[in-house]
Amino acid sequence: MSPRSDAVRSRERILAAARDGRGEELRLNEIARRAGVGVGTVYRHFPTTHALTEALTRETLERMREVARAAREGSDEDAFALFLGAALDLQLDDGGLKTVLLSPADEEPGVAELKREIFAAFDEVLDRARRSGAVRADLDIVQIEHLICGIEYAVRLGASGDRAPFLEILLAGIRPAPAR
Amino acid sequence: MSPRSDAVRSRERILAAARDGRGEELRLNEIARRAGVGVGTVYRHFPTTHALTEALTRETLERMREVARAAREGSDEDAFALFLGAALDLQLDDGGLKTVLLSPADEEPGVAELKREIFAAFDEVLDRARRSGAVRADLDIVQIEHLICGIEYAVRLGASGDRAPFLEILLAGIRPAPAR
DNA sequence: ACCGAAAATGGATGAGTAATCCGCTTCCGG
DNA sequence: CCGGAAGCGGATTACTCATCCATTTTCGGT
Repeated sequence: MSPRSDAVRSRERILAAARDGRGEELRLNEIARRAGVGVGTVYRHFPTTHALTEALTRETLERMREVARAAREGSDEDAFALFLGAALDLQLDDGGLKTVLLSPADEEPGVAELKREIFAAFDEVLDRARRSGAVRADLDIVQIEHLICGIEYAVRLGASGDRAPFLEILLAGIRPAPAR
Repeated sequence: MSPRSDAVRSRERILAAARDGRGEELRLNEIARRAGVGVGTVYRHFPTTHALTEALTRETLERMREVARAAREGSDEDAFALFLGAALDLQLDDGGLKTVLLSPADEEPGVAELKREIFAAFDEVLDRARRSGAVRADLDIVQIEHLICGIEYAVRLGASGDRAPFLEILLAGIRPAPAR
């Protein structure tokens, strides 16, 4: 049974209102007011704040999947570095992405699949990078993701938002120590 | 004029209660209840949450000053690396330290001086590290502090709390790129 | 020892937010 | 066009932050 038309309308209004206030914290009351619906309606569509975050982040997740696929399929030497840069940019762009990637919740339909695909491709690219000597052997995909989040955090602390030096530092840092 | 005895007692009770709940978020009502004083008293002593955080962090700040002094005075080759490791440990140990170090507020008496001393010594140690080729020339003390915060964030994301690999990554990352 | 002013106290209060619950409304297939 | 399921709204409960001020406590001066 397809969803009722008013439900679809409400959902879209809520998402639009939430997107308006991007950057600010998600305040459900405020979003309901801006969307012109009751608070109850917001909770009906998104039982938790996390569910709403996932819905807001879906587009970014899809972009990340594309980037990950391209990195896996391509034969670029620097695929891993490029992917890391892209991932950092996406996370800086969409403050909710980090939460969605790290949380095991996956409440919105399809999000779990998206994440699985992203991490699978990521893992493959990481594996190649490890073998080519661009990344230390003792780092797994989870630690790398945590590091990206840490660098995202550091970039946000700076007023300039200049990610370049911090990305360089991350890439240089995760390279295996040169033998001496 | 020295402070009234009841004021001293209240202050100490509040700090003790706040320390009890270390780790949890600072909830003023809860702290007041546990301290056996009224909420109003808490606000009288600590007008903002930040002031309370500073008071709670003073001891850690003093330890950091000692570490920074030692790093400046010593002639150790690795003074900078050691200091960075110590700073990371202190930040991991005291969740409020980051906030106090980064905020320009300095509401509690003496905190501004402590911070000035810490950063002055830190800056000197960093300068030596730069000249000895252990650190890229384009990084200033603020960026380094932001990086430490980012690494702290990354370590906290991990369940293990194992800081070692992340500290290595930070140290390796901020080294100048080897000429090729 | 006492007193009065100043300092400190405590908790009632107002304002803001999260989340639930349920009577009413809207939708849509038969 | 009708009945019941799905959806809706917002009143409500519960919680926290932060302020304000009548009352209590302290303490230096007498």
